[in-house]
Amino acid sequence: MKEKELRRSLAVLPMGTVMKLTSLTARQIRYYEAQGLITPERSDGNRRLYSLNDVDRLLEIRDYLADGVNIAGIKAIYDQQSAATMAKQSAQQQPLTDEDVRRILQDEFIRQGGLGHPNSGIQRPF
Amino acid sequence: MKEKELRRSLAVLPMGTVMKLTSLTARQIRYYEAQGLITPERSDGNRRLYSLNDVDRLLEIRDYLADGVNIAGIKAIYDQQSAATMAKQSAQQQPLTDEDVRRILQDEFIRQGGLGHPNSGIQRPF
DNA sequence: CTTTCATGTTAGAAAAGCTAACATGAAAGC
DNA sequence: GCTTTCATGTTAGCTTTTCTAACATGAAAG
Repeated sequence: MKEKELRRSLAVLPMGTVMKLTSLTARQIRYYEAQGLITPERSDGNRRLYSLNDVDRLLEIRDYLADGVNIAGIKAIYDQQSAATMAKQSAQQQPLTDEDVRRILQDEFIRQGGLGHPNSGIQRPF
Repeated sequence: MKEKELRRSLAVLPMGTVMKLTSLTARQIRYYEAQGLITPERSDGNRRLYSLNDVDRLLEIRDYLADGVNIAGIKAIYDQQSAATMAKQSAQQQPLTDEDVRRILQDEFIRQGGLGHPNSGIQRPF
């Protein structure tokens, strides 16, 4: 499933294509970017390049606006989502077991404690 | 799975993107088109638009050429493939059972024979 | 040595995209 | 009512990208 993700996040679509795919105007798309709702990549020549994920997000934005949500509201939603994602990532990164933690701290102590005289490998009982 | 196919055959990628995705030059890509190996769509303004399927085919072409197959050879391969596909499609369309065939022929005869001298529905033993 | 093949290179034109600025209709707030 | 704000339209001038067409070329084939 990694390849699909990769393809969906490949920034390869130019403005014109995205306009057609979303039925938004260039003005709208650039405005949403200016408001921080999307961040397309840029080509060497400074042209915007969008991914399929970007297109999906633009469609979402379109729907939110059609539902009367204003841009500040949409931004709030996305900020919240990314905060949640961050938290999840931290959580995922934290599948450090207690054992892992102990090992890491131990390493840390060994490296530190090793100042003038390699401290003979004293093992603190963490 | 229809959506995936649709996306893969959506012609949305401009030349520059395809160049990067395939590491081919514009000259090469246009030449392969001139030789009938690919047929990208065109934008209103006459710019070529490629799909992900096109990109895959270009990568195949690149590999064939690297393996010493010349363009005529590649074309032969693709012609053969599409012939095979055609045949398969016909075959798929042909899940007409003998019974179907008989019914169709019968209808045909009835419609035809049905005027001056209704041939009384004679059934030829096909 | 002459063709053929696959590709490079160049020139001139047109399309597409960029930024920046000003314009505007509808809502919101006073 | 009048004034802001929001989301979008419009325009202008400029740069990048792509297009076609033509000529150039190295390697292989004959």
